[in-house]
Amino acid sequence: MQMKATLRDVAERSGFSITTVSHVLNDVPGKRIAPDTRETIRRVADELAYRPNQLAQGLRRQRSGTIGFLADSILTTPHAHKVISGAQDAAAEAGSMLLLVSTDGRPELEERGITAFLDRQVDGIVYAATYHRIVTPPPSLRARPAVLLDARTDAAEYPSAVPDEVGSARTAVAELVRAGHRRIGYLGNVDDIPATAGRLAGYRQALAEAGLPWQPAWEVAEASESTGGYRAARAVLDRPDRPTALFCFNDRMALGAYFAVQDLGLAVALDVSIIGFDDQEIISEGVHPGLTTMRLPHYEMGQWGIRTLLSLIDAPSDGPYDPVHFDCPLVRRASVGSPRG
Amino acid sequence: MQMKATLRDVAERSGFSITTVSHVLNDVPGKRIAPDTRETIRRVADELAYRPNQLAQGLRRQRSGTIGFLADSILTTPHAHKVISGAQDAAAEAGSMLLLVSTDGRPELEERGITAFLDRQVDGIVYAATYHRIVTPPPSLRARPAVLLDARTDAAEYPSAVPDEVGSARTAVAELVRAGHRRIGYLGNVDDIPATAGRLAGYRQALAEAGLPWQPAWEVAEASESTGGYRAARAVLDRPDRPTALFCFNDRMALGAYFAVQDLGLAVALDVSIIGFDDQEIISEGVHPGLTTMRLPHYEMGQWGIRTLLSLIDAPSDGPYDPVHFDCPLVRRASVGSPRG
DNA sequence: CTGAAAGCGCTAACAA
DNA sequence: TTGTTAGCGCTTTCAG
Repeated sequence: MQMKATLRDVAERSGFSITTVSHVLNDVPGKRIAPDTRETIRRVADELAYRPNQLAQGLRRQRSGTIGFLADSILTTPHAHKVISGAQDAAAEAGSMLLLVSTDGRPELEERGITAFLDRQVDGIVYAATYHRIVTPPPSLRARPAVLLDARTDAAEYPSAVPDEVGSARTAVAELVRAGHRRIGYLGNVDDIPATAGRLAGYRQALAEAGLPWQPAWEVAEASESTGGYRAARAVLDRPDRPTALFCFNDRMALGAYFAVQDLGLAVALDVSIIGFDDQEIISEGVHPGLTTMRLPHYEMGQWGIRTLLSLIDAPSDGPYDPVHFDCPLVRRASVGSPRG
Repeated sequence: MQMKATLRDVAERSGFSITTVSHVLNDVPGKRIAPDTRETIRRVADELAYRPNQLAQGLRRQRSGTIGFLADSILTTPHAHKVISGAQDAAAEAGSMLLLVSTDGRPELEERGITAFLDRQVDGIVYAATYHRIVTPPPSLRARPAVLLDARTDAAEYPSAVPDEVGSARTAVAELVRAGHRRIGYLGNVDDIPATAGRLAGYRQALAEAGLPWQPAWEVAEASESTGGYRAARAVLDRPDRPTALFCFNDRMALGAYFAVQDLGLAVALDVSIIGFDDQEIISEGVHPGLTTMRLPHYEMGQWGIRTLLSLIDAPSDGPYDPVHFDCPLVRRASVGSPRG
């Protein structure tokens, strides 16, 4: 296995200087180089399968072609990888790659990760949360252009993208209204995060817009996972005046609601329509009948993040930056039907 | 924001030469340097918050401190991130970082990803599948030390780690036997992957070892997701001589089985015990009652991969390499009970 | 005990 | 139209 060819190899083999070879291979503008020369050099480079050493290139150009991606957890939540996927695709378009660090709830890794990024001369840093959060990134983040995904700071210090919680919740409830439901409950959560207030507000707004009654008893808050959803659903559905449809804070709660509906001898869609939030496919596609839900625009946010970052790298700017809000598209499956009777 | 300090800055500020500073900061062995000098240099480096530029270091040392991680899909399956997590932690221990590429079922990204890795002078490459597969990595992978995770080649060309499918399936079934079950069904799959034959074989072996009857009607194969699991479970449970326990190819099929059990008016654990495979927490913890299942040792495999890779980098070797088999630990939750009566 | 000098592979002024 | 030279920030002989 022979050594990788260097610029010098190409130069020697083609009979031109390293400089000329570099000019040709980089298509440096404003250089008048004989077409023959160009062609020879290109051919030789090809023959040798020459590829520039990006370490050397980066050292010289002060641009590593590398972006640090700091995720607070790819471990716990299962849809964060779509952010990465979107980011990676956008990075690839620009010839860049992602250095990944996942802190997985270990805050001490945050500083260390950023340091490791800076040591490797990343061109910029993406700071990604797994769900919409208000964050305070370590000061070291300021050493490079950075963007926030699914997160924002109180100061509008970095460009940031977050889902439109309120609007998306309204869309969800409106879908239920459209199906004919007039008694719609909300299985909410108790976490101290923007989505909590946002989705609740969206629910109430949508009811008001539709001229539907708001029933305190139909609006419960529980832990935002399956068992919480189960309890919440039981609390609401055990009542004689139970709603015919439930909007759930997330898909995991919706999963719990499915079990509650079944335990009551009822059927999802037929007796109780359900809409979730997140579109975690394992649940939304795995559940029976399939779960109608709001898809978090993670892929798109990942793309946006890298593109924004790259333009920031090319044209530094100081902000402030208003958070960009992304719509969550409705994904229709089979958990919404018309109310009976 | 002042510029990052370089070795030269430390040298000038401390009054010693770049060489000496380098020697001190790298603790180069066999160098007799005055303790005072050492201390001064260390102090100055500290004051300036000096950190070596890894691009420069890498260029010189021919070691980038970077490892390419090529995943065939972090998108579709939801537990692959644990491999990454394990890999990242092991890499961090050694001062290395992961460059990530996820091909997400787009094979053309594979070559491109590896090329991008090589351009960046990665020290080695991890080629990770999302489930146990026989793969044929592109030849370009040979350009660097590489290991395979959750994958192996026919030629034993790279070190590789895969789950012990047969043994783990036996463990699962043995658990059911221990709970008193004598009629145990298997909801299998139809994919052309090693796990298919492996888990099936484990199931049969475990029955044989326990002296239990093998019933063709209790062994069905379906698509390996929730709806397949539903159909498979119905096929088995609709029979008068239905089994009292089901071992499922994976958690998603187990999820479908839950719905089937409920649709038949039965209860999981009480009437039908269920064991899954994979331990996808969204399902295994989200389901009601919690799903007992076999945990794929992804984190451990990730760690193993990096450690193996690093030692391969330090001490190249040619193989052949037998695949290393990892046990899947049993995770007990609440879906296994004793049979009635 | 310390430092000068060469060079990793590349780009960019500047000459010719 | 092409080449010389310097240097990105670092490590590593080799001298002193």
